[in-house]
Amino acid sequence: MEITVEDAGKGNNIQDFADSRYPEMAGKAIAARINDKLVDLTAALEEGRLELLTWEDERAREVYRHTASHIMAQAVMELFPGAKLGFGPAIADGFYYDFDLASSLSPEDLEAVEERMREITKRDLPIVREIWGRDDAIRFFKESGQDYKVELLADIEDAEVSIYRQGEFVDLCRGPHLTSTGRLRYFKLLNLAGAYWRGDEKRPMLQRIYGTAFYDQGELDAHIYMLSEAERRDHRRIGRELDLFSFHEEAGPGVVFYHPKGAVQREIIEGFLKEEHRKRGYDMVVTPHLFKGQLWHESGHLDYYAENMYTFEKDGVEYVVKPMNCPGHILIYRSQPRSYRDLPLKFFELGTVYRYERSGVLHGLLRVRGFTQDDAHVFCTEEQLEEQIRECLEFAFFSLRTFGFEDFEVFLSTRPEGSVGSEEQWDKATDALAKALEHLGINYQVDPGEGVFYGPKIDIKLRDAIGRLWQGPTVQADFNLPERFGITYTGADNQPHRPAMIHRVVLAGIERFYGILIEHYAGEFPMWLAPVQIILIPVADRHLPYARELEELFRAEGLRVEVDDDSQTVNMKIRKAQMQKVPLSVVVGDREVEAGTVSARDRSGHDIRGMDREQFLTAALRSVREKTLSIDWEA
RNA sequence: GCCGGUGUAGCUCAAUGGUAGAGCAAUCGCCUUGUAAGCGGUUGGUUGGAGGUUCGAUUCCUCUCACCGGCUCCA
Repeated sequence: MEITVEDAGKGNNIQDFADSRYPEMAGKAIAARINDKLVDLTAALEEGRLELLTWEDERAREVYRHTASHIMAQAVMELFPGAKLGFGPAIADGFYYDFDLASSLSPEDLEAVEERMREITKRDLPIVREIWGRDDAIRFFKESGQDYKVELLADIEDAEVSIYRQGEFVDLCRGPHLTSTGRLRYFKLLNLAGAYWRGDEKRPMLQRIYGTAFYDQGELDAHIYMLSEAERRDHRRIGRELDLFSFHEEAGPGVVFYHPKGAVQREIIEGFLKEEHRKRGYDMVVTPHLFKGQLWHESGHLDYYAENMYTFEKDGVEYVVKPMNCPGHILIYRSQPRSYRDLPLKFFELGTVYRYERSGVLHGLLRVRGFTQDDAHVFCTEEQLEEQIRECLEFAFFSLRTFGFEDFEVFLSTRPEGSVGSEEQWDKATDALAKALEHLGINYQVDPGEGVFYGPKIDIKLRDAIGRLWQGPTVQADFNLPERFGITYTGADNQPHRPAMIHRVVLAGIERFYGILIEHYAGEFPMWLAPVQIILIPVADRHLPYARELEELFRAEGLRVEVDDDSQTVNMKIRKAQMQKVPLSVVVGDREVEAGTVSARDRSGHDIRGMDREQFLTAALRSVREKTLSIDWEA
């Protein structure tokens, strides 16, 4: 709600003003913006533009959750006197606070903290903003043993700082906050974790408590439901339950074993990629897994990523297990003279690479040490660069949509510290990426300094079925590696020229994408991706020949079909098929055998009995061919 | 790598210093089944690994490996 304040008067605060003039807003406003400045509701009224921010406003949520973090800090201070406070911000969907405690917290402590927080909200302590001299603040926090706050204060240059006080609890904070602890309504502490002070692994490890807070019970419940959904969709669990893949302690962490059903799905994904690359004029290449170290010195990767590369020595020569495909593709480019007429030259490889990832970061399929990228390198002239980037982007969006993703966020990452190449090269590359995005009308955000050492990049993040964002495709523009490797093409002027290079992946790491896909669909894959598409269920043994006949018929059409010939009840077989998330269960008994029909049931439990088998086959095949989410029996 | 947690049958979980157990799964048999669990029998373990304390260790201690939640990192 936006108001123009004409006569602020003296000594009025925003809350009082709002309460008297807009009683319908009573209790709803969380924070305010006055003349574009985010402030507490207790701030003094000023003339000009006043906005009352309610829960619907992102900024109000932040204030609300930030206050939740303060209340949590107060609870921790009360329960664990002597605790030192680190950072305590609001984050997406919640908040956290970092503590330095003598002993480590347990889940039971978490409950106690939450309980104490509820008590603090009941006390309904007013939250008061105070302005202190910086030196006074330093003295105060030093005396109370808050070393981290003292360190923060030392970095602040202003002569005055703001302090928030609620009861006995005092914290250095920019604010703003709720007006009192009683205004925090629904919250829940979620988990405990370690976190480095200021995110620096050389600094002390603090204990972080994560929580979430909402304005009404329904939203909190919905959020908690979302968290449980995330657990239900966990690809590690589904991978085991559906027998898709496994990891083995004996083989080492971070390397994936695809079981038959997982391998089928991987083959589908790779088949899609090969076909789509071919359509778009890419040439498929295959490069080895082992190169001499020399090549990685030349590329610069050893300078930047030596820690993450698997290297070894044989016959006095250093070797590297490839962590990337680009040098290999460059060698192919360099294997013969290239003409401007050859460009753009597009090499595509399902390239399996190995990168040493620190043990603590491994996570199912989402973060592994060995993975396969749908990697391509486009060699082109500088003039072709932008158009080629555009094509890469369109290809990426097309592919993601095909797999069922609709919602994306796009980031342009610019030159990082310590990168290679000239300013001019970086400007040209960044410019080409930005122009490509603009020509396609894609909204994007700039991520300053987040580019790769040899060039800037575009990252596409995808949103899954329950709203989570995942890192997906990336497109990088590069003038540096061509220079390092000294690759050229002969121009129309008969002179050598330096090509530009695009590094890009579409689904990126296949393992990772597969993991995302499993979570997106919660294992309930559409027909074209399902490892087993149809399960045939004979009612009794005498129906087995008919089931076999159908199996052969469907399999001949390319469908992945199985017959459940267990000596079990139909109920049990249906249950098994449901739990395996097979898209179609086909029950055949006397009626079907006699009429030559089928009775099909989908995962949602809907079934159609006595369907013509041709009609069934046509609809099933159409769903596969058109990659539809559900099956249309009528069309 | 760091902080915290966990590790018992294929899976989910019991057993607080005294003979390792249940359900499901698997397997065998009976049943011949009509849209989410038919009935009965059987099998299944170096309690992640190594060392230690103890008369005795799943249980206590040390080391180690893997996994989980984060942090840091991610070409």
